[in-house]
Amino acid sequence: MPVSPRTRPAKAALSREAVVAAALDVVDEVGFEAASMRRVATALETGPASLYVYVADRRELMAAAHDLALADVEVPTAGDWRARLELLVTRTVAALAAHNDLATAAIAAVPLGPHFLRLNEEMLRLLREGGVDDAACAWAIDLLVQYIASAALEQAAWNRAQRETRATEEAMGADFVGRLDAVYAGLDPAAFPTITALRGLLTAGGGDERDAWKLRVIVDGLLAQSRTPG
Amino acid sequence: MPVSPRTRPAKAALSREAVVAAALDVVDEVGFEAASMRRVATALETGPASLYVYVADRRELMAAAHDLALADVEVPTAGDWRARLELLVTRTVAALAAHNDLATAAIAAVPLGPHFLRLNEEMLRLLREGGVDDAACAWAIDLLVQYIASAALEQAAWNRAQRETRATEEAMGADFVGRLDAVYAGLDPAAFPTITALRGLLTAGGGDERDAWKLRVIVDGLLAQSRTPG
DNA sequence: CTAGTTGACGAACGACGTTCGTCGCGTACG
DNA sequence: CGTACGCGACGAACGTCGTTCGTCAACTAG
Repeated sequence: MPVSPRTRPAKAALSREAVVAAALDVVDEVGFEAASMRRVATALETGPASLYVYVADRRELMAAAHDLALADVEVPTAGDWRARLELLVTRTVAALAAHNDLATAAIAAVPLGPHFLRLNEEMLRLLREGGVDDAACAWAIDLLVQYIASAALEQAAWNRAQRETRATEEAMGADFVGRLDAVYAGLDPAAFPTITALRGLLTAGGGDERDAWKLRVIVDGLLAQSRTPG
Repeated sequence: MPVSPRTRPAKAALSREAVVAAALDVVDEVGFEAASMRRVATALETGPASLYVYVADRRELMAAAHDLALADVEVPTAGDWRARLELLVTRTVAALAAHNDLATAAIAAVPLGPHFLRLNEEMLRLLREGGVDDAACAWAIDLLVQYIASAALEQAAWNRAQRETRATEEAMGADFVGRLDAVYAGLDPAAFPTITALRGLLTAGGGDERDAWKLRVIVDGLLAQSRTPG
C-alpha cells in the first residue's frame, strides 16, 4: 500500500539549546520529578530517543536546565560588598525558585555549569573583598551553595502550596503552613514543651523574610568565624 | 497433578517495623534512589504489594526509615549549651550519613517523625538556653535542619566516593575531589581568577572538618543576629 | 551522481510505583 | 464444633519510566 511518500517530516532543527530550554519549560509545568525524557520529547514533538543525541542522560539534561535558569542573574554593582553578596545570593535563589523545584538538580549532582561557576566566582570575589580569609572563603562557598539549593526548594514548595491553596481551597486550614502547624498542635506539650511554646513562631513569617534572615545569619557567622581562625 | 498441599508458606509475621528496618538495610546497600519497593520486598522474601499494608507509599516508607535512623542518637549532657548543641547536630548528621544517602528523604519531604522531632525539641531547648530570641530560635531550627540534610548528603557522597576509590582505583586522580579539582583546573584563569586563585583551598580538608566549621559559622551567626534583632 | 556520515526516531527491554482481586488463614461468634 | 467473617499476603497487571539498538532519511564531500 502506498503510504504517503511525504512522510518526511521536514523536522525542525533540534539542538542542545532547544532541548534544554524545553526541559526547563516542562519542569516549570509539571515539576522536576515528573519532567521525564518522554515529556520533554513530547514538548519538542519527537520521541525520547532523539534527546540522547544532545544529552548523555537525564541528569545531564537537568543539570543543564539548572544552569540555564541562572543565565540571566545579574551581578549587583551598587552597595558595599555585603549588600552585593546578599543581593546576588538572593537573586540566584529567586531565579531557581522561579522554575518550580528545579533546584532538586543541585542536590542530585554538584552544580558545575558555566553560569553557576560565574556566580560562584563573583561570590568568592565579594567574600575576599569583605576581608574573609582565603581558607574561610573556600569553605564558605560550600555553605552558600548549600543555602541556595535549600532556600530555592523551600521557596518553591511555598510558591506551589500557595498556588494550590488559592486554586482549590478557600483559605482552608489544610494549606502548607497549616498542615505543619497542625502537626505541632497535635504534639504532647509535656514531651515537646519547647516546640509547643514556640509553635506560633515556628510557622511565622513569609518565605522571603525567613530566607533573608537566614542569609544574614550565615554572613554574620562568616565574619565572626573568619576573625577567629582555627 | 498434586501440587504440594503444603504450599502454605508459614509466612513470617510481617510488620511495619520489619518493613521499615528492611528499607533501611536496602538503602545502606544500594542507596536511596535504587531502594525500590521491589527490592525491599525481596529482602523480606515477599512481593511489593505486601508492603502497602503497612505503608501508604514509597515516600512514607523512606520518611519512616529516615526517622528510624535517628532513633539511637543520644542527647549530650556534658558541656555548655553551645558544645551540646554542636555535638547533637554532629551526631544527627553522622547517624544519617551512616545510612548512605538516606538524607535525600529529608529533602523530598519535611521530616516530621517522632525521633526527628525529639531532636528538634532538644535543639530548640539548647538555643533558648543560650539566650537566643524566641523568634530567632524558631527560624534557626530551619537553618539547622537544612544544614543537617545537606551535611549528611555531602558526607555520604564523600564516604561513597572513598569506598569506590579504595575498591577500584589505586589512588588515581579520578576520585571525587579529584574530579572536582579537575574542573577547576580546566577553567580559564582570566574568566575565573578567584576560583583559580583559591583552587587548592576549595577542595582542601576532610568532610568532618569542613562540616564542623560550617556548623560553628551558623551558630556564630545565630548569636550575632540574635543580639541585633530586626 | 555516488559514498559516507549524521541525526531522527520506532520499537523494545527491564525496572519502577501502585492497584486490584483473590485466596488462605485465624478468630469470634452462633 | 461449625461457620462466617475479616484481614493480611501476594500474583498479576497497568501505565510510566530511562535508556539502547537498529534503521532509515537527508545532507555533505568527492
